[in-house]
Amino acid sequence: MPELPEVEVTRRSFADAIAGAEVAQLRLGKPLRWPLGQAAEALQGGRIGAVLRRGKYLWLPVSAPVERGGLLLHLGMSGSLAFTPQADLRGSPPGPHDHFDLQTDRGLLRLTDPRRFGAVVWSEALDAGPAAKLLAGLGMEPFDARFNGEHLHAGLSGRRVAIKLALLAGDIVVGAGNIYACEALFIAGINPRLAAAKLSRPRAERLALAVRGVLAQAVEAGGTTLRDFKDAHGVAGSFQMQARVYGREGLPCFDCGTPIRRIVQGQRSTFFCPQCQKR
DNA sequence: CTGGGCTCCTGTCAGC
DNA sequence: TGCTGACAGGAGCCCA
Repeated sequence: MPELPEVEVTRRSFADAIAGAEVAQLRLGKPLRWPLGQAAEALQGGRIGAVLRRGKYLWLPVSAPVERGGLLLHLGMSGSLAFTPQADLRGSPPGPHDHFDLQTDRGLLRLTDPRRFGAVVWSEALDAGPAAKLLAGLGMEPFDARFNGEHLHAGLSGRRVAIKLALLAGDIVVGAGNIYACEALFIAGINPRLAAAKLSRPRAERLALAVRGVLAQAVEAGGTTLRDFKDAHGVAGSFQMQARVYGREGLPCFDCGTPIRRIVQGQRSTFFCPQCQKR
């Protein structure tokens, strides 16, 4: 589910409400992708700081009386966070897909994740321990001022994979998942099957703008809600209304009327306009 | 080192 | 109505 816009929308929707909250209790459901680690004691009585995002990860710093560290969260394919002010575990018993609950004095933070591809991992710091390891291979933030055509072009050079897959890999620029990679390529008029290294410098410039632009637009729209994405207050996104190609197989291209095609790349669906994205 | 394919898990939906 | 297979927003890992 969640690509960068959904994660950022989630972050913004609860960061202020949870900042300064004191941890009271931790509850775990079924195992997630990775084990939590030694969080339980460190969290006891800890205070939550400013929530950060890196790629599709969230970082909840916790300053504990004894130790200091934080929780690195990933929503996987089907995860979402809910923060309910004033709520507690007694009043809101966990459902079958609620696999992580953080009870604080300000309310209840809950991760719901039916497929359990998501994760919550305790780390002593963002740039040390498990968090550092998980974030090590991530590319540049799309909203970083240094992210531009030059950076993208340099990252793509020497790569024979299809440009769509190079974007998805997230080691050049983070944040574009299956929906936004398709959308950005459409906006830039680039064929998703083009070999990454074959993208000219001027076209890389256009693609960089498209990636940044579409992600910003999606954040603005509250993210994409295909099925179940909600921000931490239960508000759905609306970017799906603005999608130009994703999920539109067989429907006419908004620009030229040609039916949108669906192909499979790396076991994932790619949607594109065979006319507007010829090369 | 790169690239391709598989895998984790559960839910939903189309087709028979 | 019930079963089966395809597919779903991610990304680490293994192998050639």
